[in-house]
Amino acid sequence: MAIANRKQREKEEMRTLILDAARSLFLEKGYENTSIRAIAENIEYSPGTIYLYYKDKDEIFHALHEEGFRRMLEKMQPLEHVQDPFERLKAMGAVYLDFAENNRDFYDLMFIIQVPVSHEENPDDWQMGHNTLDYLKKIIGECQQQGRFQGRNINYMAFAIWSMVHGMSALYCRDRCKAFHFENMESKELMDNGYKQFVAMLEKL
Amino acid sequence: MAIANRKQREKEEMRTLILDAARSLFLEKGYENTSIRAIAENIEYSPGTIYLYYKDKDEIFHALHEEGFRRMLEKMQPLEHVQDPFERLKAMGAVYLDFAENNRDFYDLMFIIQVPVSHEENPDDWQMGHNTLDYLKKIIGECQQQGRFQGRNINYMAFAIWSMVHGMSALYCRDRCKAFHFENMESKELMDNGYKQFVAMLEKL
DNA sequence: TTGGAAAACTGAACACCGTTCATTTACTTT
DNA sequence: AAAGTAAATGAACGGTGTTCAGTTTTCCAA
Repeated sequence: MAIANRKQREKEEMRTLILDAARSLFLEKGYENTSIRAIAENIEYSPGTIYLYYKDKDEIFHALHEEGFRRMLEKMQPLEHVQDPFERLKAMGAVYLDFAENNRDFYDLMFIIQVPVSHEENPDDWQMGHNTLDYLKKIIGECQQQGRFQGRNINYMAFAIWSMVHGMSALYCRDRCKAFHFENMESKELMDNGYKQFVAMLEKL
Repeated sequence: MAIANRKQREKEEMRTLILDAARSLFLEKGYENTSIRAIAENIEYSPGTIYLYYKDKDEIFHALHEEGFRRMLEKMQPLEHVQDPFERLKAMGAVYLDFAENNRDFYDLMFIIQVPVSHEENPDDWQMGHNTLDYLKKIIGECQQQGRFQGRNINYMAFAIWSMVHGMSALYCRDRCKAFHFENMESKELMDNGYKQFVAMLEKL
C-alpha cells in the first residue's frame, strides 16, 4: 500500500516535472515552438517518456490551458470585495487586460490558439472558461438591478464586453498594435487609453 | 525583346498558378495545414519549383495577406456613397464583421496569425493595413466634426472601435463563441446582436 | 541544323516535428 | 537469486520547410 502511494506520488511528480519544463519553455518560445523533444531534453529524459505521462501534446496544452484560467480567476478573486457591481465590472476589465499584457503566452493559449478537436469536444474542459463567463454575466445582472444596461440581453452584453477586452488583448498578443506605433505610441499606453474609451461608453449606456 | 516579355509573362503566370493553388488549399485547410509539398502536388510541379518563384512560405503568406486586405478594402468601397459619417462608421463595422464571418481564413491570416519577423519588419508590407486604419480614423474625425465623440483622441477611439469588431471576429475565428452555444445561440446571431450593443454604446457616447 | 550556354525543373537530402513501439534497464516480489 | 513487472529508451515512421547537385528544356549564334 505504502509503495503504491509512493508510486502514485512519483507519477504525479513526474507530471509536474514535465509540465514545469513545458510551461517554462512555452513562456519563452510560445506553444507551437516548444517541441516534445525540447521538453524531454530539459528534464533529461528521452522523448518517449513524455508519452508515458501525457497522452499527446494536446494533453499538455489542456493542462496549461486550465492553469491559465486558474491563474486568471485568482487575479479576479479580490474583485469580490468591490461592492458596487459596475465598479467591479470596470475593475474586471482592467484585471483582464492586465493579465493579457503580463501573461501574453498564457493568454494566447487560453483565447487565441486554435484548440485541438479532442479538447474542443470535451465539455468539462471548458468549465473554467464557463465559470469566468458566468461571473461576468452575474455582474452584468447586478448592474441591471442597479438600473444600468436597461432592457439589454445579458448574453449579448457579455459577448460585447468580452469582445472589447479580448480584441485589445488579441491585437496586443499578435503584434497588431504596431499599426499604431508610427504614432510613437506604446502598446501599454494604447491599451490603457483604449480601455478608457470603453469605460466611457459603458458609463453612458 | 518579345521573348523576354513572354518569359516575364510566364514567370508571372507561374506565380499566380502557385498562389491560386495555395489560396484554394489554404481556404480549405487553413494556412498552417497547407504544405509546400501539397501546393506543388496540386499544380503538378516538384516542391523545389515553388522556391524558384517564392522565397519561402512567408512570402506566400505575405501575398495572401495583401490579397486579404485588397478584398476587404473592396468590400469597403461602396461605403463612400454613405453621406453621414456616423452611418458610414456603423456600416464599416458591419462590413468588417461580415468579411470576418465569410472569409474566416483570410481574416485569420490578416489579423490573427503570428506574422513572421521578416514580414513584420518590412514597413510597406503593412501599407494596406495602414490605409484601412487611416480610413477609419478619417471617419472618426468626420464624426467629430458633426459633434460626436467630443474631445476624444482619434487614435484611442480608432483602437477601441477596431478592438471591438476584432474581438468578435477573433473569438469567432478561433471558435471561442462556442462558450455561448449551450445557450442555443448561433455565432451569427451572437455577432449580430453583440454588434448592436456596440452601436448603441457609440450612439450614446 | 547543331553545339553550347542559360534557364527551368527535379527529387533526394537535411534538420526539424509529433508519435509509436520493440527493446533494454530498473525495481519489486517470490 | 530468479522471475516478473514497471519505467525508460531511442530508433523509426511519416510529416514539415528548405536546399542544391544534377538533369532536362529552351534559347540563340555559328
